[in-house]
Amino acid sequence: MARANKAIKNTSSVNVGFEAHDHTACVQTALQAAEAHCVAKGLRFTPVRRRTLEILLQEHRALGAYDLLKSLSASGFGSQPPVAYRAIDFLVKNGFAHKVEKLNAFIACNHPGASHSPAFMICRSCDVVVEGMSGPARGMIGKAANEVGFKIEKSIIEVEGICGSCAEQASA
Amino acid sequence: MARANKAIKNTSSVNVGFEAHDHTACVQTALQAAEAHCVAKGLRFTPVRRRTLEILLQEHRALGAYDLLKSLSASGFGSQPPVAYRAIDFLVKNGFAHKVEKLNAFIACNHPGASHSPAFMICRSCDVVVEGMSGPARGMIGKAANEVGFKIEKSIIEVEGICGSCAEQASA
DNA sequence: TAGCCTCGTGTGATTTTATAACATCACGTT
DNA sequence: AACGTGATGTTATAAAATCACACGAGGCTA
Repeated sequence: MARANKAIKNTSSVNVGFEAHDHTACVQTALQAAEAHCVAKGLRFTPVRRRTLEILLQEHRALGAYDLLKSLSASGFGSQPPVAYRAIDFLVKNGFAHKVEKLNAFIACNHPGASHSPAFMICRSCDVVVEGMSGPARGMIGKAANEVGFKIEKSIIEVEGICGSCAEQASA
Repeated sequence: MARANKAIKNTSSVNVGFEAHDHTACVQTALQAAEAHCVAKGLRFTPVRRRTLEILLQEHRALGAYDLLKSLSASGFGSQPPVAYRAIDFLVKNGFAHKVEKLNAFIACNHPGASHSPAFMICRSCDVVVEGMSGPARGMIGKAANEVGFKIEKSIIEVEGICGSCAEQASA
């Protein structure tokens, strides 16, 4: 459980991210935005998929596939891994969520619509994950890639460290 | 097998990296360097650990833990997962190898001794992984981290795309 | 409306990746 | 020789991900 639980340690829905923030509104907004996007693109925003995104948005932190599965099955959907993985695949493929490789976990996208190149900050103390943006031109690595003729299609940028709150607590 | 095999697809030891290169020498050099480093730091460069690094260096590509385990057990060491994972942990902790998160695989370090912040380019066609360097001050994300008071301790930078050789072949 | 196709869902089974827990052994110290 | 520490080996189990197959809901076409 160790690793998975790290991902779900935070059970409060408040004070998520590195600062407190009102939540209910943004969940609805994000869901509606996703719905609109799907309609526009002819994608099927089915109940499982919708609910999966909703869970991720509500939790506002990285959830393992099996954590999601548990919630989904509690919501009346199937209880086998593919149920979760398929919904996740859909969300990730369409930019509504991202995989945090370092945690083997998934998180709702914070910048829906924006051209995507997420960058995550992962606090090793409280496991909060914050998505920042990253331009398409990754500095050093972009240059290095150019030199060897490597064409970057997708980038994974995740930094691990300690967030402001945890640092404060530690020094207090 | 699929994912694991991707990591070991390339069975030739030649033409590794994005360009051909003489190999036997660098394996020996790297092993000696590691040995020296361990002596200096009072670390125990035991047979399993040495052999594990040797395998990674020889293969010169990302290997899954179970691929390593197979080689290790073929070399007369234990055949259970912890054997591989412990050796890997040691190598990673001491900078002799890195984990490629995207592949759940491990690769010998290309810049031993250098202050570490690896960045990988992963070819999705031939699965070759090349380690580049990355300064400690990650451009955009570094700035974003500063703004929210996040202290970066470790960074994971992996870009996926298509390498020069594969691009050529595709257009040929 | 029936037949067909495609895509999504549900389930059982399995594979792949990673840890836990515990016994033993090698080495250095006292 | 007694002890502590850390490395190794083994059994067992957990966690993450995929395969394979059956069924069903919706569109399309005839």
